[in-house]
Amino acid sequence: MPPKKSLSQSNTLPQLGELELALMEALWAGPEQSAAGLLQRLPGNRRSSLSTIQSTLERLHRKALVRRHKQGHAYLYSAALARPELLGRLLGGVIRQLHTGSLDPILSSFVDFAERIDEGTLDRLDELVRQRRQARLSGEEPC
Amino acid sequence: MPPKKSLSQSNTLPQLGELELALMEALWAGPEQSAAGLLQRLPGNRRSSLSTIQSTLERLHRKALVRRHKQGHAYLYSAALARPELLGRLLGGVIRQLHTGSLDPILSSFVDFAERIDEGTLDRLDELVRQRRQARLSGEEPC
DNA sequence: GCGGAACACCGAGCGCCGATCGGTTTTTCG
DNA sequence: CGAAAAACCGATCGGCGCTCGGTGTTCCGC
Repeated sequence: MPPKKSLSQSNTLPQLGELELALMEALWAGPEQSAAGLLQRLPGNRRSSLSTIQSTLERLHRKALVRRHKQGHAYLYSAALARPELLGRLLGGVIRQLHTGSLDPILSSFVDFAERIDEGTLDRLDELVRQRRQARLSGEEPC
Repeated sequence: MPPKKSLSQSNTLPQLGELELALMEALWAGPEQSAAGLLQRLPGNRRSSLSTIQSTLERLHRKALVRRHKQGHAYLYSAALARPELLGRLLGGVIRQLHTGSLDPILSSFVDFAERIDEGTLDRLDELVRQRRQARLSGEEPC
């Protein structure tokens, strides 16, 4: 039997690699940058060839994590997602893997997680939720 | 230059594969089970050979996600982590990759995420947080 | 005890993916 | 037009999950 294509997990974007993450980091740290510019702005332990940077950026582009447009003969790259959005997407991926229909275990797990970090974290979470709910009630969607 | 070992991301346990996840699912659904037993308890679309199950369980064991002990000539497996703990660990991994010191972006991202699922989810999250905080106040740790 | 059954264990192969880079082509600019 | 810079192409490598067959071990019934 030919081993069927694995298909991974539907729309769950796979964990980012080290270099990919470093590049996102570099992109968040500034405005549009070229591959060559990014190469130099990379932390010293992460020096690669320009080709490597380019193909990694290409991969990020296919994943829709960076935007780019040609300026002269070079691409200028910028992050397509802010850090919180990316985090939310990754979180969503992990969660979608483990949820069983009911959301409760997930929410509960996260509250657990928050609580374990620090006792104050729970309070902050509460604050954020309340804030968000308020925003929703007070004409968030007046359309 | 020999390409240095990638080492992945420190202690961040890599995404689980499909079969690994299915097995965890099966383990959570019942008490100690043998590889053969698990094979049959697997959803129909996931029928593999016994060897495959065994090596996957071995992998899970190396990752400390399952416990096992010999009963007769066969291993009996059980989940080493409950679902919420595993979720917490995966969440923690993702978060550790992206966090920048302050927790707020993370919490905020999660609230975002919850909100995007369903409008009621936010309410439920609020409920859970409040519940948890109450538990904390009313002598959760009387030691 | 002995033989078959059930299982663990080993090793091999496949596909996917991220990282890495060299060589070739394209584009730009002096 | 010619040199420089970048994109583009494709090849390799290592890691990992999945898959399985073959071989060794252990147990149990006869």
